[in-house]
Amino acid sequence: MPKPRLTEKRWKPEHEVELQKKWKEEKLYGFNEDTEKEILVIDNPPIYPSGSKELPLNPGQLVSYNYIDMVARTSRMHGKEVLYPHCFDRNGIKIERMVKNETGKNSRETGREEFNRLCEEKLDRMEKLINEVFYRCGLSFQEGKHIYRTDSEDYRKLTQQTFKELWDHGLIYEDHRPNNWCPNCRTAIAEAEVEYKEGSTTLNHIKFKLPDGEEKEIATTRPELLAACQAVLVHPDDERYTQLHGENIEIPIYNRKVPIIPHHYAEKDFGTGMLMICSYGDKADVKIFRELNLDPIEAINKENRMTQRTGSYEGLTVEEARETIIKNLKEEGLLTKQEQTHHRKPVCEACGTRIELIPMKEWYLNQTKFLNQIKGKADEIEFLQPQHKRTLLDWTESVTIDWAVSRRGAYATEIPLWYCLKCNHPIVPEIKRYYRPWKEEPPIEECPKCGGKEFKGEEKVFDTWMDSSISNLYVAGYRRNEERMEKTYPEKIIRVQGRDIIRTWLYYTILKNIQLKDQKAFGKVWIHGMGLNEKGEAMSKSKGNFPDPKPLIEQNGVDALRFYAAEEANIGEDYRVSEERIKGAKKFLTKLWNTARFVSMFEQTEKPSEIKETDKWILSELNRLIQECEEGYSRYNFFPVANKVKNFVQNQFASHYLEMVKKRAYEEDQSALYTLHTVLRKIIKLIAPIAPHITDKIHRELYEGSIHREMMPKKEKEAEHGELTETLMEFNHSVWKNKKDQGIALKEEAKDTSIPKELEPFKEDLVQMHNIKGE
RNA sequence: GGGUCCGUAGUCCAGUGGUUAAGACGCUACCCUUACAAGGUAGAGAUCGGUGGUUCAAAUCCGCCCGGACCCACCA
Repeated sequence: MPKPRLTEKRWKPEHEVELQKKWKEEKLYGFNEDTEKEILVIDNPPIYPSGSKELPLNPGQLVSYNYIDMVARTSRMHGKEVLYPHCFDRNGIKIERMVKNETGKNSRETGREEFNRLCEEKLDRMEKLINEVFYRCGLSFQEGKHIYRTDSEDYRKLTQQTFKELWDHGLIYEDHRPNNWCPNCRTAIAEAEVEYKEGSTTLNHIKFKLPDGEEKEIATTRPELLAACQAVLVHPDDERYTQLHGENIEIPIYNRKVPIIPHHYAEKDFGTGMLMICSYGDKADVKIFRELNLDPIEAINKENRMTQRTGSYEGLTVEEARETIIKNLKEEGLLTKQEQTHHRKPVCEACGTRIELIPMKEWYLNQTKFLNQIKGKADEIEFLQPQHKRTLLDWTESVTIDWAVSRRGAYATEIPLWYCLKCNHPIVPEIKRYYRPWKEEPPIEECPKCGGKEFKGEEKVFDTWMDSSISNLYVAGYRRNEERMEKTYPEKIIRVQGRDIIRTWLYYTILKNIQLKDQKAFGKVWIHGMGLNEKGEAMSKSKGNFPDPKPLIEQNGVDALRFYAAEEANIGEDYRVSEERIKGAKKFLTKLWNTARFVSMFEQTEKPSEIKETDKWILSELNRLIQECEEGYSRYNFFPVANKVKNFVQNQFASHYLEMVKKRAYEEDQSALYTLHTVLRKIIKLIAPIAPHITDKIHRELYEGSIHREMMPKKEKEAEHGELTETLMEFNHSVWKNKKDQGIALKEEAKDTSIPKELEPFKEDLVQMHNIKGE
């Protein structure tokens, strides 16, 4: 009995860490800029270092980054030079809020300089925690000069440079208009950052007075906005109010008259059929103010308090004002009814605070002009999961207003802009380096408009999507490495991301690339589904409804997690993270290990001149498997690969072929030894992108060097006997079942057994395997 | 209200017109058989959401209904 070269009886996840060390020493995953090979740039999502000390990542995120690593490894094994930078998104209000919660102070209290320093420290700490987990996964991204952080001077400079380009194209303008304002984060936020919470609220019926003294009831959920009411709408066909069209009606408390206007927006069946339009109760108000050209009255300020326009309510918070005004209306008999109604209130995605629509000056990027072009470019980009293109198109269709790109944050890329102190003219200088206008001298001599010599720096910063929407350009080398840009942009770039950020990251990137380069942003888009928890709910950091991913890896190994992720669902579909099923994947890895262990007992041989029939059969099955894997890998879909390889290893190679070939193998039949090693070697390559540790361990122990320098096996010319698989497996099962029914051991003689005619070629091996006499 | 997708065993997930519906997890029984008991062998478990139609033939195509997920709009 020969000794196996793989001595351990099981695959041990501890080997993963040793291998990762080797990979690092051998610099396996570098990027060679001067390569002759085809380059693939992986525009992968810079991770945002949020979460908590205990749980910097949820299991779904961890799977996402492992999926992306599979894309990189697959491409390398297809002979590509892969640029796959490790990257962090480190700008914006999320980190500011974390610092505020920890220190209890905001940037005005600590000073902006100090606050930014605290943000940076916090980010560095979070980054370390994330890296601990990433390194334990053995992700094959590049660090060193290829790592990037969106808050680095280099990256922020590019954000500012591209802003300058947009400015020069005339796409940036300042406007005073209602914005989604988060009173807690103290900044305007984009439409995509607004979430809606279901709930019930009180609908108050309030008496308004007609000129003839008659009273009409109007229902509202926002009575504190009475002071900002500028019109009352009724449906044009509502017969109750036809004679009132064009009349004036008097607002209670303020005794101010506003017109009654017929408008389709008013529904006959809701409330009393009469509705008051205020600046601004909701998005519909904004639309109608614009449509009817009404004069807005500012009732709520940025501190979430009532303004002097609300009279005696000045200084109260919105909630206090609502309570007080309801009390006052009751006292005066003007409140006739209160009922509960269902609605959704808009809240800040980052902190959950109710947002208000407050008019303010912000910088806008024209996006509405480009919506048709976005759809056009989307058609040029190959969506590897076509089902997700719909989400992008639907979102594009729903965009109605331009993108407010300025924010009132502290830790973010500064808007590189100065105002002339004399004439207030805004100036964006040539971007020669990264500028911080709130603390730096302007790189400007004099105002081009009035010749003024003194300037004031802009204090506002950019929405973080302004940074991340140029990630593909940054990585491809825009304005930094024109040669790489030339070679890769846009066709050789693949965008990899989750379906949760289609409306933001994907949409904004496509928009910016049209505006800056009039190009599609990348050749391909690859979108994965979301990891759900065991109940099927989306995992969210704010809810904390997920398990800690670290023990999952420690106990099962990252290869088990990855194999699980690959075999669980087609790329693009959501999947439930299940510990039980990860353990199942680990069992398969053990099976693979032991299969390799068996093969490792035998010497490798040259290809003999004659291959025996049974060996031809398994080689033909292997060929079929390779082809099926090729189909999966061509779309970076690991699902068919994992499932087909697992099925082949467990249900064909191990259960049938190994049993059939054992006798010949022990006798050192050259055809058997050659086939055993050929099949093993190819199947570990087939799943090397999915399970990079165990396959590399086997490869290093049995063959030469790392598997991660090898190419993916290619299909060879048709081998024989593929059509006999079913018959062969059925025959074996029937013999096993007979022996079991007769209560005899598998090695006992199989009596009354005859080999079917089609299986004649395998006769000798079958006779040995089942111990068939008299054949 | 408009749209997209989905519904296959206790669970997950293949199968897009053609014998008996694939596989995995879990479950049951037997077996330490010399690669593997974190294993092997055998087995139970599905009227393919319901219903009507097209067809020689439907899990698969079409209509309607039920259930679920997501997106958009609306929510005075």
